[in-house]
Amino acid sequence: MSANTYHHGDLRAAALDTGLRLLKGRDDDDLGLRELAREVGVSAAALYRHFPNKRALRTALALEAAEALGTFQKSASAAAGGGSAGFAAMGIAYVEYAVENPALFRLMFRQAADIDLLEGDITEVSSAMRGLRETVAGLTPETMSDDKRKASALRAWSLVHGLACLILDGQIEYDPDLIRAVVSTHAVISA
Amino acid sequence: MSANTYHHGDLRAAALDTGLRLLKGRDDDDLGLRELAREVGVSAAALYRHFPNKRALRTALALEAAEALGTFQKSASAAAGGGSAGFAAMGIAYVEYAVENPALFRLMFRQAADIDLLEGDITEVSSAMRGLRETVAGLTPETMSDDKRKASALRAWSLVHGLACLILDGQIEYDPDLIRAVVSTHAVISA
DNA sequence: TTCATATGTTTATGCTGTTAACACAAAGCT
DNA sequence: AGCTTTGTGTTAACAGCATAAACATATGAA
Repeated sequence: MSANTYHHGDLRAAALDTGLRLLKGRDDDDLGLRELAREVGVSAAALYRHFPNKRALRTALALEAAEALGTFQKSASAAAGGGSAGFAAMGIAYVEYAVENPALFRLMFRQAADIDLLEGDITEVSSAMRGLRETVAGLTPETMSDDKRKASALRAWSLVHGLACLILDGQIEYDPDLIRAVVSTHAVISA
Repeated sequence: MSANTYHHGDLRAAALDTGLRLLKGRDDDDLGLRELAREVGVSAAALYRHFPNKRALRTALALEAAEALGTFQKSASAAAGGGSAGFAAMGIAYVEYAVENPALFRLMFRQAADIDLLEGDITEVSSAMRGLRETVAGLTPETMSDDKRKASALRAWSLVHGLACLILDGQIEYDPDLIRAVVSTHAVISA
């Protein structure tokens, strides 16, 4: 627990914090173990005491990013007053998060399969990904048939995800007004 | 031109062919220079006579993938008889291509910015990406305002792109019927 | 034929993730 | 207290990577 000693204290947390910090100002989600270790001030091999390999480290970072996205979306929805407006706000927030954290957004979905595996194991790991899916599904009107509700939920998620990906890959420019127009129109239609 | 000699004949074409072949059966778009060279039967450094670096090779492969996607979509649209049905068919084909060629689809969008740069330089390089954008834009009704047309085109593209990405990242299962339902409903709405 | 050029090869450099062997500190046991 | 076990750091090594430099060979033009 003493500072400045041979042992670090909580290297796992420090590695995740530093990793998130490094990734925040970055476009690509590539993060080197040695680079991260250098930044934390520790040898690269030390990270292997806390993560079995690079993939696991990336997955841990992705999980944190997913939770950050989840809370960002929830607060956006709440700020809009919930309901249909809140639903649209969640979609807009999804794209905003991606634009502001490209590397984290990319990392999150590149490791998404691993995250799902983790959730199967550990009980009650807060799952932003699954939360998103359930939220989307829950906001469709109950008068619809199950198939239509499923399709509607999927359409909403796909829309904002596609927007985010296309923007990050430089295929379309980020125009908040355009995003708002696209997402809002969609929300009206699916209601 | 003789076989089995010191010189290869057309290494550039062979590298691209082999690269596409290797990527076709793969999920991740990571292709090593050495691995490719090994498969072609040539030293890794030989590739540098035809591509300045790995990135350029990837970009060339991505361009070929983009053209393949473009022709695949066009034939799907034609087979459906064009018009609104053809539009929906193009969207479905977009997702199908991604599912059948995950690595190529990923590579294509990861290098998309570089492809666009190329197109700016060389005149009349067939651009599947731009062609797609124009097709989507052209299929929206002309009675709409420009803003609404733009939003409508963007929504169509984002939708299929999001579907494709979510499927490739294991977030949703590939269900052709569901895709058809989502895309078809959308086409009706935007018409 | 001779020579330049295009296109191969081998070798070397500095990066990477990962492992093995070792060093130190803290916690538990007697 | 001392001894030992366990957790966590270190350095050194390995294989594989993209890339560059120096060298070799085959083709085409003079």
